[in-house]
Amino acid sequence: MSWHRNGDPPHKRGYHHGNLREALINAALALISEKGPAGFTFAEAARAAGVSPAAPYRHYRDRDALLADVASRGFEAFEAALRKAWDGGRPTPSDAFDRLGRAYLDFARREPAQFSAMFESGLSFKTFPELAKAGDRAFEVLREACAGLIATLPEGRRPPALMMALHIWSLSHGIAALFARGDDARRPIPMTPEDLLDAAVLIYRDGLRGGTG
Amino acid sequence: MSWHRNGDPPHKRGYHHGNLREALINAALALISEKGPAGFTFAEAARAAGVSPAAPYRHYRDRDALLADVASRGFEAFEAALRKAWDGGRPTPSDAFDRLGRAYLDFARREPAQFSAMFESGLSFKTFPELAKAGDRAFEVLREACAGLIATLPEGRRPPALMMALHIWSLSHGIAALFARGDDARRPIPMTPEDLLDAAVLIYRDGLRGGTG
DNA sequence: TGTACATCAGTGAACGCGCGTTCACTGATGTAC
DNA sequence: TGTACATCAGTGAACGCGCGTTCACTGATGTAC
Repeated sequence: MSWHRNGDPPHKRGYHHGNLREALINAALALISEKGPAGFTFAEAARAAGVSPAAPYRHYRDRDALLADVASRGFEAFEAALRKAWDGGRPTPSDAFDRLGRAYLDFARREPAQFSAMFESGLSFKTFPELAKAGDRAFEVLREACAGLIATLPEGRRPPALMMALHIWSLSHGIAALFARGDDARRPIPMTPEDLLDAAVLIYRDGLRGGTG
Repeated sequence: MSWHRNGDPPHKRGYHHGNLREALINAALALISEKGPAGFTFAEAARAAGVSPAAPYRHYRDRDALLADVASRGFEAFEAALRKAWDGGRPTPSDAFDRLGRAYLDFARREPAQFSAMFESGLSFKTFPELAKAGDRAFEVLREACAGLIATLPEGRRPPALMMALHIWSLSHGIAALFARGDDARRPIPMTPEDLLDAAVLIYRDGLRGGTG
């Protein structure tokens, strides 16, 4: 299988692939979709990209390096999706915040391969520090959104944005991981993940506003 | 390495192992701890248990069946830990509920191997329905606890126990998966996971009590 | 514009290795009588 | 209590397979002059 997009000119693929890095990433994503982050090998990715088993070594040190690149790019796409959903807090921080939560779940459902590469591949943040950084940049969007929402609260009732962001992230991530992922490990519940998250955020925000704390 | 506990009589291990099933499970747990759920093989587990590579086939159909058994037993231990923490809601549902949340995080930290076998092994609930059932039984504890807590709320302000249980589960699970797991995939945060969870549950419960909904 | 050369990005054959799995077997244990 | 037998739970050798990795190589591309 070749990963040149259909609309592209034939590229008359000769000795050089021309786009092997991207082809390997796409192959890895397809294989992860089928069998999970553990279920793909370097050799298999090479085969899927239509090159010899030695070719990937020109681009990646080993399988984990490829997986880490997949995860990094996943975080970048995730960040972009969250940023688009938040949209600077327009028209109101409250509306934008709701969109943000749904974008989280949407990503987990639509890109289960990237999602599990990002969160369940077991890659060490020590070995791949750029992975941690990419994750932090995605989290930063959530933090900004929380700060924007907090600014609408009365003074004296404003929680630390970091804490709130961690709460919302954990909640969204828990729902995504348990109920919204697009594979066989999803647990069935009698409501949509979106409704579940919306209800939780509503209650949480009520707690911030009117709490006894 | 033999998995007979130290205090046990030597067992004069001869031709028959006598306890191979448990030995394989312990070997699998140790290997998962080292390298994640993907990082162990049937052969390796046999070696760790000190038997020939053919021996495990007397007890498990294949590697996934062993992994599923590890996860099932993990859910049972998890259920027991949660039930002990809840303790029928004594002395008050509120106190018991706090203990319950901490027990969730505690389990993720103290038993990272079981935790990832349970939630991140990618086993299909279709292929291993008993796994889904074991998970449901653990969840049931959480649901009972929520029902107990909800009974203390004024009438007219009582949310569905199922919804609340799913909210608390998602929140706990998100915090456990992102911040409390005992391995290199943990993200550092400037507070303990326990404090983070306590604060979130406090705000959530305030939202239930005093909400505008 | 042409030519020489350096560099890049692939080939393909080869290797050792460990895994999964099967097989006929055998030692140990339990049970009927 | 002994004996015969069935069954259980292991052995160990063997196999084919695919993976990871290395190697000398070579076709394609870019660039200096």
